[in-house]
Amino acid sequence: MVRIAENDSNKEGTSLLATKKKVTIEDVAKKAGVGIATVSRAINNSGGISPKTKALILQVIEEMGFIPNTSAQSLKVRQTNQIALAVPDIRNAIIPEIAWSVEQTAKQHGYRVVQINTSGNARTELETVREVKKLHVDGLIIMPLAYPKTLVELINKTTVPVSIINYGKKLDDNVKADIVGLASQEGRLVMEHLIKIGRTRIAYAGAPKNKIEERYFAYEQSLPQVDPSLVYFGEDFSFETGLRAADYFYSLKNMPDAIYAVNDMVAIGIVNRFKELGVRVPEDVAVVGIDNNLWTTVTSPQISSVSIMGDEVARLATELLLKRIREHGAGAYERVQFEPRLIVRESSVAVIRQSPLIT
Amino acid sequence: MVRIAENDSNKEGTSLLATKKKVTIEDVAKKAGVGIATVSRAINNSGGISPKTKALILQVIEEMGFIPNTSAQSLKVRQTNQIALAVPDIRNAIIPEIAWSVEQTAKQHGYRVVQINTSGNARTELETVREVKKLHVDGLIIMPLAYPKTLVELINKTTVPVSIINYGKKLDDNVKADIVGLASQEGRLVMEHLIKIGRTRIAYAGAPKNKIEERYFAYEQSLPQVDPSLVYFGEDFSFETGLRAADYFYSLKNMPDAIYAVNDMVAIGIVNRFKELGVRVPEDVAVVGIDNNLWTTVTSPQISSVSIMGDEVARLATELLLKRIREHGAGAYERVQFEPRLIVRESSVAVIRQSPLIT
DNA sequence: AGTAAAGTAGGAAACGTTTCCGAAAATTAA
DNA sequence: TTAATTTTCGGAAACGTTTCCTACTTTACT
Repeated sequence: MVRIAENDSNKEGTSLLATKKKVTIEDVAKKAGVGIATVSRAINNSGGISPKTKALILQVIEEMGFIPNTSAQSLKVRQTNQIALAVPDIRNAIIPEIAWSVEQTAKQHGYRVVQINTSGNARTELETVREVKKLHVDGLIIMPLAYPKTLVELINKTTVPVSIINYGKKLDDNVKADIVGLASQEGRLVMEHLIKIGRTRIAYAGAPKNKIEERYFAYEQSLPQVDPSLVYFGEDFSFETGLRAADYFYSLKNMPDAIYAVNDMVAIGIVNRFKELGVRVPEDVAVVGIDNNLWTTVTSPQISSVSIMGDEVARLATELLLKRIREHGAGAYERVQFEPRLIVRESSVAVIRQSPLIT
Repeated sequence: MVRIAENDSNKEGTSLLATKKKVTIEDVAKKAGVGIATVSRAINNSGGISPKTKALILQVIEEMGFIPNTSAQSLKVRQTNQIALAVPDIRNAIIPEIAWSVEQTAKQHGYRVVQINTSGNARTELETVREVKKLHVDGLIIMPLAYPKTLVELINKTTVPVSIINYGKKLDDNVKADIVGLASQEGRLVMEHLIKIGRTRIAYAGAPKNKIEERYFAYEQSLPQVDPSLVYFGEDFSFETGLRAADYFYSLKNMPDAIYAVNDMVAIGIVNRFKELGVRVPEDVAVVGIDNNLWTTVTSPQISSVSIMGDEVARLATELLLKRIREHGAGAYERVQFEPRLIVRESSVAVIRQSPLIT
């Protein structure tokens, strides 16, 4: 790190920032020769004001560079026009899409979003909803990962509207929040697909059992019985976990002929390591991930995946939240689910498997 | 999209949220039998209060579930403990890392961050700075992309502290903001590397000339003269632009033997298309990108790249901003630069090039 | 023209804090 | 003890808006 010369254009010590006098609504009123209530009406288009004086006031505002104090407004009208978005980690491949979608729809409705990374750990998730009141926001969108037991309880107790982006867990019916997620288990699609293309020794490579458990359940439920040696629970959802999973499966005397990976990062890791090891995908082992992020199309082979509809889920979650805010929390809580979509790519096409005997 | 049954646990019409009475500092004071000033002292650890009464008050607060109204506090103390982070698009590969870094360091100092996507377009970048006062924030971190001409002017005019995460443009010395970026042109490293491994027809594949122009300048300046046919200006920084760039270079009678891509996304696009076209990387054409995102290690061949130190840059930008906020804008503006790092991978290793004549 | 209705405007009371300032209580010094 | 400090505390004035309520103008209608 290099510290280039400092810029001395601010050497006067205390800067403009500190000395510049704030112009308030009262200043505007005085200068325009009207009452402060009138100025308020002008800036809020609240009506009850003649076009003439309104124009005058607007001009004075322009001249003086008046900007209403947001804190004062919030104090008075009891809303901040901000919502909080709590996600596990913005660096996880699918999250940016969600964050973007939330921010865009919020902006369309005049809302800003404050970003919170929970690191997907239980304590932080709980803390976020417990302290949401201190957050200066009108509502909370949370995408849980750890799903601590008391999470729902806390959500039900808080007075600020919350909307849940729900992947990975079936939630109680009585949660006092709008919930949007997926209609069928993403994993179901993967398993059905792998079975359909004729794979018989299907493995699961995933995160710890207690995270996103629905994805593992889909595995269990799609199989008459599970061979424990074909299940690899990693530590997280990372590329490295994928590498390790591949190593593990490779070490087996009897390798799987297909792997259902908990997400694309893991799938990509697996495919990469297999390439190093000389395992052919999909000929020897088919690999399918979940999330359908851009990078599945960039590896070779390209990787089959399931789209979890992140942007649509996020957009709806945001709209439901804003609606609830608008209606002061009234109305039955919504439960909406999108249909995940399987996208088949090279890593799991049906191939004629050549038996050595036939050659 | 499926709308599962609505949850009727909120059918009473207007909900708890709307009816629950807010408990204020005054309620606490009354119940504790003290003055409201004293309660304020208790929650702010401002001293001038006996341990005994403080304990009492804290307990009452606990009982009543009192949470100070942030808007009122902000109005009074004139700060919101929030900063804004304006980036082009959170979905761009390097941004999440930056956003994460900003959020984490902000949190350490008790600040929250509100996310803004400017889409990298000039109008939105300007608007963000111009309207920052309406944003309820104590400071702004902006990562410009379009760098509209009046941006600096606006920054210099605003009274809220700003910190610039600066990739892609040399900024005037007189910018009234802390600026953190890279010490040497990232592109310089790429070009030197390509030249060193013996490439002679080096091409540039990038975004429009006016975006991140420093990266193109590095190209120009590293070459005795540039062959215009070896320069491809795409529309953006995307994977697709990479595909198109590859097509373009492939169409040349005389292909380049190396490509310096404006970023990793483009580089990945190029490598992918080349693979389809049967062009060997790096044997026929070496490819190097910039950003060093995870995905460069996931393609085959793995792609050489330059780390732009996103997390460190972002962390420092945040710390400088918070420092300036703390000091009310006083102090000389800092200019700090990190050293970018070249990471050589398969896509640009030196290879013995086999001439067909020798075989 | 006179009256009723509608349209405009301003004063002042909130909103829920923090903080200045003075008073009361507790502590120390003599 | 008494006086001089030092602590501890409460009242009340901000902070900058929105909005209720009242009063004054217009306009519309007979």
